[in-house]
Amino acid sequence: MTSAPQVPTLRFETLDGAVAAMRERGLRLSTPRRLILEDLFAADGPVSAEYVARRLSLDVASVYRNLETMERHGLIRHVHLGHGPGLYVLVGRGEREHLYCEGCGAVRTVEPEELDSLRDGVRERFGFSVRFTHFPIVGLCPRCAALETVSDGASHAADPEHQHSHGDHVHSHSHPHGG
Amino acid sequence: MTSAPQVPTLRFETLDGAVAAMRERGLRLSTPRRLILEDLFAADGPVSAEYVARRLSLDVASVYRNLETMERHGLIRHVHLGHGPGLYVLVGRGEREHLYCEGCGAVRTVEPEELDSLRDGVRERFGFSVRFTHFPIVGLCPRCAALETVSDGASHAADPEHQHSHGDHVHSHSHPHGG
DNA sequence: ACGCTATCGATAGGAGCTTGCAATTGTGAG
DNA sequence: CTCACAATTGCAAGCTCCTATCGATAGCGT
Repeated sequence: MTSAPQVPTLRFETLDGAVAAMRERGLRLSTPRRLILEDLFAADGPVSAEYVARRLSLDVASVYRNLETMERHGLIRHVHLGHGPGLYVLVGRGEREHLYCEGCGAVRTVEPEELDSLRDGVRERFGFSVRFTHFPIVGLCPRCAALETVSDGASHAADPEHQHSHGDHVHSHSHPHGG
Repeated sequence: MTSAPQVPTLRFETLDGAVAAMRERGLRLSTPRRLILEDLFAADGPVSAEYVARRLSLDVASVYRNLETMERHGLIRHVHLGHGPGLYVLVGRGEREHLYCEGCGAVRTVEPEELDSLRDGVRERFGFSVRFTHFPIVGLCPRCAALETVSDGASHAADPEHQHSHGDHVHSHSHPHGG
C-alpha cells in the first residue's frame, strides 16, 4: 500500500452500497472481503491492516491484499499518521483530511473545505496542489503545544539524555490502530 | 530515529564549528563520527543513513546510532519525505521546512518565515501548532499537478488495473537518498 | 452441479530500523 | 607518554510493516 493510487472515489452510504459497488466492478465477494468491509463500517476511524486481521482472525497478507484491491477500486484510502502502519478508512461519504499531533497521536479529522483557503495559499505561493488525505498536516495539538511552551527553557533543556518523552500519554481523542 | 526529539538546535557554520559543538557537549569524536559529519557537510540536502553508510563503508547500525546522537544534541534533524527511509540534514544554519511532491518526489525547501501565515491560519482555525520540518507538506508540484488535471477523466480512469504510474519519473529537482 | 479462476492461508523475503554483545579506541588522569 | 576505563564500534540477530510466491479453496457464471 506504499503509494496512494490516484483513483476516483466511489460513492456509497451503507455496507450494501459498498458491496454492490464492488460487485459491479467485477470483484468477488469472498467471506474475508465481506468481513473486512463490515469491520471498516464498524470502525469509527482509520484502522490498520494488522488490527483488522487480528479482530477477524484473517491472514494479514490477505487483509493487505484486500485493502489494496479496495483502494485501487476507490472504496477506501489509507493515511500515514506519523510513524507506524498505514491506516485504512472508507471514503464512500467523501474523503477527509487530517491533522496529526506528533506529541500525543491525537487526530483531528476535517472536511476538505475547511482547508481550502490554506490550499489556495500554498498554491499561490509555491504552485503546489496539496491534500492532507494521504499524509496529514503534522504538528502539536493545542494541549501538547501548551505543554511544549511551558517546558521551554526548562532545567534539563540542555540535557538531551534525559528528555521528557511526553509521546506516550494518550489524550482520549483517538486510537487509530485500534479503530 | 522514529521520533523527532524536541531539542534546541545548535548553531554552527563550518565542520570545525560542529565538531567544537560536539566536544563541548562531551561527545567523543570517533573516526566514524567525524566522517559522517563531513559527509553531511558535503551533501547538498537531506540524506539517508543507508546512503551515508555505503559511501563511507561504515556499519549502518553505527551510522543510525550516530545520527540519532547528533539529533539528540541538536546538530541535525531528520525528515520523512513520503515513503522510504528518513533523511538527515544539518541544522547549524537554521532549520528548513519542506514541500514534497508525491507525484515525482521533488522537494521544495523553504525558510520557516515563508510558512508563517499558513501556520497562523492553522493555529487560528484548529489550535494546532504546525511545523513541516519532521513531516513535510505533501501534494503535487506544479508540473505533476498539471499532468494530473490533463489526465483527469482519461479513458482508463475506470480501469484501475492499468493505472498510469507517473510516480517514477524524476524532475531534476532533488535526489534525497543520494545526497 | 460443474468448472474456471479469483482469492485464500501459509510461508518466505525485503526494507528500514533497533538491540545485544564482545572487541576496539578516544580521552583524561597520571 | 602510558594507562585505564568508558564510549563507541562492527557484527549479527531481531523487530515491524509490507510484498511475493504457491498450492489449496471457494465464488460465480453457465
